[in-house]
Amino acid sequence: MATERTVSSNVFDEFKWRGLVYDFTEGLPETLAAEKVTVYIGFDPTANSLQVGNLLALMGLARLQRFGHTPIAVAGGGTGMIGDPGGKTAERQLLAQEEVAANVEAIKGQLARFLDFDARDNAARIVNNADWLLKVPMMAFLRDVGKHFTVSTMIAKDSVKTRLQREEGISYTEFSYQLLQAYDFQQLYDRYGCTMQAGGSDQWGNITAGVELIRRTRGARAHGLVYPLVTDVEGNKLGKTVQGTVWLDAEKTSPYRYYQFWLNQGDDQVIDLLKYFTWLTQAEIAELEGRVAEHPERREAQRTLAQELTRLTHGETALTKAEQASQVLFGGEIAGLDAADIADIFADVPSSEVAKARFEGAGVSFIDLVDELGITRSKGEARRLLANGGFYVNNVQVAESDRSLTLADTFEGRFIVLRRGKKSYHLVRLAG
RNA sequence: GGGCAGUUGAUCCGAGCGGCAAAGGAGGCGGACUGUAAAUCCGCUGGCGUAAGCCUUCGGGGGUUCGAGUCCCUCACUGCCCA
Repeated sequence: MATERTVSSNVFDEFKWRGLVYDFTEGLPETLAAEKVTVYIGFDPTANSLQVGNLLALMGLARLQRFGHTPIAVAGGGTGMIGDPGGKTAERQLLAQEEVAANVEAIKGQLARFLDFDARDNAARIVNNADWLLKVPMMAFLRDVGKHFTVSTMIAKDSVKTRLQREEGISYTEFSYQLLQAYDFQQLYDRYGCTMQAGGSDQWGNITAGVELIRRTRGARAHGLVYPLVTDVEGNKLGKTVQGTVWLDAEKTSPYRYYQFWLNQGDDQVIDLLKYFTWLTQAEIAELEGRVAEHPERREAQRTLAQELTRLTHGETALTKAEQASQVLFGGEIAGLDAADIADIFADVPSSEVAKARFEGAGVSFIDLVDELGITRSKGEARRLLANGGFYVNNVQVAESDRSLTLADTFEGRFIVLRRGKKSYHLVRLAG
């Protein structure tokens, strides 16, 4: 866990300063200042890992916990099931339940890096809404929950309204989603005294539905807080890149890629991201803001962001390795390294095995090999790229069109590092 | 059911007198410049071939022609208008 660095005396002010407050229910600031609340966020257990898109809500929970409030992470094991009703047998449904359970388990490990599950007074907890949603009888649900909602308010919610305007419309199942989420909130209130729900701004309608349900059925006042939607310059959700989703699981997104993802954030966004996602104080961030303004080319803010988040998500060792790899992959000079370094640094780069014998004597034609390994789509493309100076062997640009690769190009007879363009690497492993 | 418009390079838009490997743009990929950025500039963007050249592409099928993306017939799908 990171060290105690928070300075604001009041969580709400802290959230406000960090730009995390998009909307909130009336009286929330006062409640947060006056008492310790139990707060929850929901997440989808459809994968065995969280992703960058979950990080904002997660850090929000972590901040609340640090201020003494009690966090609950709710896996949508039940709501997830109705999200995809198409063509599944009962048997597979059961399997899906096991999968969800496995996913929840995997995710819990990740949550532990952010939330404290062992705190004395306000330990975090993770629950699965399938625990109650799968058991609730239809009649009881309609009577006890459905009764408190009018269809006119339900169709007035943004999420529903936009769908109704489209041609495809909305299924009854999905239309019911807000009731289920409201019911979740009520259940968490009953079971854990949970009186606050946080989430992305798109959750606002669902959250207030829960607040309303608790007020009507329990006569209690519950609260909601929603964060702004974080997007990149192109308006895409943060963490959805061309190469795919950025995951928190090292197996799905290597620490190196994770580090690079944050390092590559733009100047105009990096300060906001530091506020959203790190534990850095106001003073520290202000300092970095000044540095970005004066020397943007140094990218100190980006580097700090990448370091903080890689450390938080993957730990100190992984961070060190990611930084090392970054230096080599972008610094250029790799001639001095030994095979062990190469193996380590290029661990997450695509690689292929090629028989060592082929490199003996005159060696193998560069064009042929590159085509064979699928680095280019055709030999013609390979030739064009080479002519344009787009190929590198061990980070040295290939100049001759008839270049061949021999044992002299290898690291200890074990590896050759091919590179296409600026940063697309391919490791050749010699075998046999 | 009737009428009109359309379907183009295995991403998207989009030109295309019967001689076309097929204009242009976006995107993508390289290079230069840079801060692993943005902007800008240059090159590439069907396959095989060092090359001459050969092969394969314009919704499907059939036809006319020395030769068809381009003309004719037919089928399919899409969009708009009339019932």
